Amino acid sequence: MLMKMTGDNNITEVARRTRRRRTGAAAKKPTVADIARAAGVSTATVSRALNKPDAVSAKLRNKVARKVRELGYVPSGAARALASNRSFTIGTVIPTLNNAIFAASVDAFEETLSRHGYTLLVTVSNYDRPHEIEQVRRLLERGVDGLMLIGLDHPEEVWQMIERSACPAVAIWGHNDKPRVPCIGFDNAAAAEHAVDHLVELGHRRIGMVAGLSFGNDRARARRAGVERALAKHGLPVVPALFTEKAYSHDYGRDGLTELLSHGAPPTAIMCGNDVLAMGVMFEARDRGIAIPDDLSVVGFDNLPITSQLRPALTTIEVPSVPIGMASANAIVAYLTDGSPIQSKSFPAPFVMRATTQSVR
Amino acid sequence: MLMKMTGDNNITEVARRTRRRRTGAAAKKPTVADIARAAGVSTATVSRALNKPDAVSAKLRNKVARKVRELGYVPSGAARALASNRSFTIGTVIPTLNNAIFAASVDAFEETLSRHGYTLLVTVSNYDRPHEIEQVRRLLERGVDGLMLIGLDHPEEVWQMIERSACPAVAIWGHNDKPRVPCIGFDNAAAAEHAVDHLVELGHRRIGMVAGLSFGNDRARARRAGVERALAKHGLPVVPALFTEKAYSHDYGRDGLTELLSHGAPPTAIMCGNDVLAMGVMFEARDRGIAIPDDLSVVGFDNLPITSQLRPALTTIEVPSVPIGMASANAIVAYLTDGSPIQSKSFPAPFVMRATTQSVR
DNA sequence: TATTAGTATGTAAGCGCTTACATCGCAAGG
DNA sequence: CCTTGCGATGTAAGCGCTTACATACTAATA
Repeated sequence: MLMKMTGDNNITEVARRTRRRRTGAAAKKPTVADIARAAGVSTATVSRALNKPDAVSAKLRNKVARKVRELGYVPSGAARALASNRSFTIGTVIPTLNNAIFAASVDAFEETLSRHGYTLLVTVSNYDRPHEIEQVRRLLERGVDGLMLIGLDHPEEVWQMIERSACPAVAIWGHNDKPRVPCIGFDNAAAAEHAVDHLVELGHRRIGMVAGLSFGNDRARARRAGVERALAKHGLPVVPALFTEKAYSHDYGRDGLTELLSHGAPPTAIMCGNDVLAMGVMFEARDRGIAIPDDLSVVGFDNLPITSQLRPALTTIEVPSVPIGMASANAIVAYLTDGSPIQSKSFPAPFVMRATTQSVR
Repeated sequence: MLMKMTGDNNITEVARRTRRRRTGAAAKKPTVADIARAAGVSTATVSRALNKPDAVSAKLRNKVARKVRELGYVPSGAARALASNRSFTIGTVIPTLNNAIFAASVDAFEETLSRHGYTLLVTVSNYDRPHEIEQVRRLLERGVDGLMLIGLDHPEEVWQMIERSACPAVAIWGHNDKPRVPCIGFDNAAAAEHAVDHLVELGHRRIGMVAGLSFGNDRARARRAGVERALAKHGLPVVPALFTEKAYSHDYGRDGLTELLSHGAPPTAIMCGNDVLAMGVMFEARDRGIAIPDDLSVVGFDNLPITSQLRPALTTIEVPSVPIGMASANAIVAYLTDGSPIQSKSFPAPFVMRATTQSVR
């Protein structure tokens, strides 16, 4: 028996050494086994001392803690994830980081997650659907404990992968009665509708829109739909030539204004799909000598910090990006912690009246 | 022998079932073993078919691929990482996502990484040093294959952890002769110095600065140092009252101008630590009726997209954020792929002359 | 004092992969 | 026809953890 053990140990040792050479690591990093040996306890005790301290006597707990420090032990996340089936990692795929509003949400999301010991895995889709599918697949492969998606508009494959993997997910930013996953956001359409109500109240009758690109973007679509709904509600015509969709940049906003202006009966007010487009409209108007709000009323969407500094200050809609980010993180953590189901939730998106809107002359 | 095997199998089966109940998974997800069984090959062949396709005959490769599809097999990243000691994951800790310039770099970094099959793990430090240490520790625990840090100013613990873990790292954004890790960025000081040269050429003698917060921020410090160096070079005094440091917001920029203006001999030109502060200065000047550039010249730093749309358009310094992001990603991937060492690199940061600077009256 | 609960440890079986090494064929060379 | 060699597969040993279960104690109860 003793001999057998010795033999086994030798074999093990040889294997270890081989492995070591293979991976090329010079000084092997310590493992639970090393800590256990050094502290004179079992690996189970080490694991418990680290993960559920009160299941271990104070004496051993301290001894383990000391050895951990002495040897500079760093647990292996991969091994832990494999053994426990939990990675303490949440994944997200966003269209781009390069957008202040998403960034604010993701920032808040990450911070909340981090406070609960989770790490955020960020991937970017660049508004490319196949790429998005790929990114979700990778996140799932990586064994994320949860997933956060922006908006409700995602390829069917994405939903299927999420369902098959039984990975808790939350979609932010949107608002929908029957989302494929719980949805924490706000009612884009209602917010846009409300802004148009305001314009109509001011006497505007020819209202145009420079919307964001709606393909694969339910927020942009909802905002546009809200505008059209409001117009219909007030018995105003939806003139196709007064609606245009543009990508996200000041210059495209400028183009948008140029386009609407080319119509025989140009609008007296323009609702924009986001603040960047709205600013573009303002810049173009300024360069053309069109006075805002005297000649043209403009409303943005997002309430970027800079909009309050412009002159005239932009009337816009506040997007609750930080609350959304925090709420989503909390919802996922709660689900992971005690199984409380993730509830859809809608935050208010207040209308921020400033100086770019005025009664029609 | 046969009986023994049967016995073993039973034990295994019982264990499996127990485990299954423990993890609570309803329908077990398929593993390599399932694919191997279904395809009538060994697990090794499955692994090879998936990871190094040309080591396997076309026939088996296809059979495996088919079964993978049929069973909806998704490899486990954790198991793969544990067994291969590679996670195909790169970590980064940035001060905040909520900053267009970082976002642009991270975006480019992620995209490049993704193209090479790596996933980006983003964490945020919120400019908090202990928190940064914690985040680096977590990334290392997660077994990232590489690390990207912003700037050169990091707690000693961070450097030590990186060194101990032997994890390849790159610091971006800065520029230094003897960095602790390779550094891909640009020379902030030289860029700022160059801008001041320009101001001096225009005849400015009283030049102030609204700098970014320099604590724990080598970029802000370098920019300030560059300004002071330029002043000294031209034999101009560095008047402490004409230098102020402010956090990152338009309002702080406004405060900065207010502060410099309260000096008996206010500056005729102000160099700003970044564009947001510069815009704040411009907004405050506008509200005070100070004409830019007639009464005051202003220079920003970063070249945010909006700066070209302002009137007057902001003179600023272009930061090569996208090249930096791409180069860092490529450097790390190259190191991981064929061991080519990561080289420090400095990109040019061109001076963008626009309309906020003018000869002193 | 014998018995019963706990409570604190230890033992060892996996988690799902990768990969060193052993085998097995088969084609080419002697 | 028998080696030799090499590419294609299989075998099985880990990777570093977690955790169900067994065991050893201790203290309280009968």
